Amino acid sequence: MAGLSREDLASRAIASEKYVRRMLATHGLRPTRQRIGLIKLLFGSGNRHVTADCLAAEARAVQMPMSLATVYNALNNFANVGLLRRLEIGVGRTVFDTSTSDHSHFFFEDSGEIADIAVDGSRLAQEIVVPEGYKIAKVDIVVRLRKAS
Amino acid sequence: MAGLSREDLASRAIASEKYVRRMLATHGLRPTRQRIGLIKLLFGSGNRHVTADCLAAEARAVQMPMSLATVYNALNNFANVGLLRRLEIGVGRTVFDTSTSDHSHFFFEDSGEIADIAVDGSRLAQEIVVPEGYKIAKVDIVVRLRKAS
DNA sequence: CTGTGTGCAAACTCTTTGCATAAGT
DNA sequence: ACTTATGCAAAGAGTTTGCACACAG
Repeated sequence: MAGLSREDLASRAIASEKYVRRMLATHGLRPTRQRIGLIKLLFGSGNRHVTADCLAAEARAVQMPMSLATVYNALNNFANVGLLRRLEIGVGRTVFDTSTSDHSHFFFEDSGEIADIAVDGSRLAQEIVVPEGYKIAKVDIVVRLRKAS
Repeated sequence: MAGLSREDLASRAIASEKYVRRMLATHGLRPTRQRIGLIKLLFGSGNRHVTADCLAAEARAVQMPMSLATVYNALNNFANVGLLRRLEIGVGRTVFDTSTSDHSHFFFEDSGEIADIAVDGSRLAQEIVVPEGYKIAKVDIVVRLRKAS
């Protein structure tokens, strides 16, 4: 892959518009003002788990208001090209993870928060007998946590 | 637990209204006509994965039409008392599993179908370091399958 | 009787879409 | 210029809720 990877950017503390633009170009996405702003928010501070709604609120907070539909479009675009990972946590709304590496998640039932776990699904995948004609696309593991009584 | 368990009923090929009524009573639910009908549909034929929508369609098919809202209420009630397991698969709609035992799921991305896998999450759970003050409520593992190319 | 469940429709939340306008190359 | 993205509002899907009526204990 030519250009800068997502990890490179994240580790660089980002912010430089130049890198963001190249990151988008690398994935075949036009560097629009909105996308650039969102990428900065998403990758500017370590791994994150965001919804369209909360990301739009953040954008508003930094004086970069944009349509909620645009945020949805952008997040879907980013996920489709591999910049983000769509999480299937089963809360009502779609959550996007800025870390695309193979890892699992804690889901805190009391607060609704999500956190990464190092445990990956690939090891587990090896012991599974896959049905004829299919291959494993992804293994999602969610550890749901409840307050200890 | 006094009375008949869900497994007992399922293995008995069910249908007897007497058992269904006791099953509901055991879990503190009134045996209304609608609930009885739904239980028969749900547990009358092996393990199943249903949505409110498809279950309502089945009820209609057997001349037991009822409001979709009632089906939603019933499914939620059943899940809350432990008769069903709510699956967090992340497709747009909520899926209920008639098997409440610890097991995982295949999700066929082409057809949207769901199938059980014997692999359980409890073993995996043992190697996870749980955050202070929390305990594991459930471990959901979904193996997403794609047509092999 | 008393309380709970049902049915219906309306409300609600999250997400996508259509179309005119704006912006990127 | 030509193409693709944005913004807005409307449409959509899935689910829940409020209230009058029906039914179970």
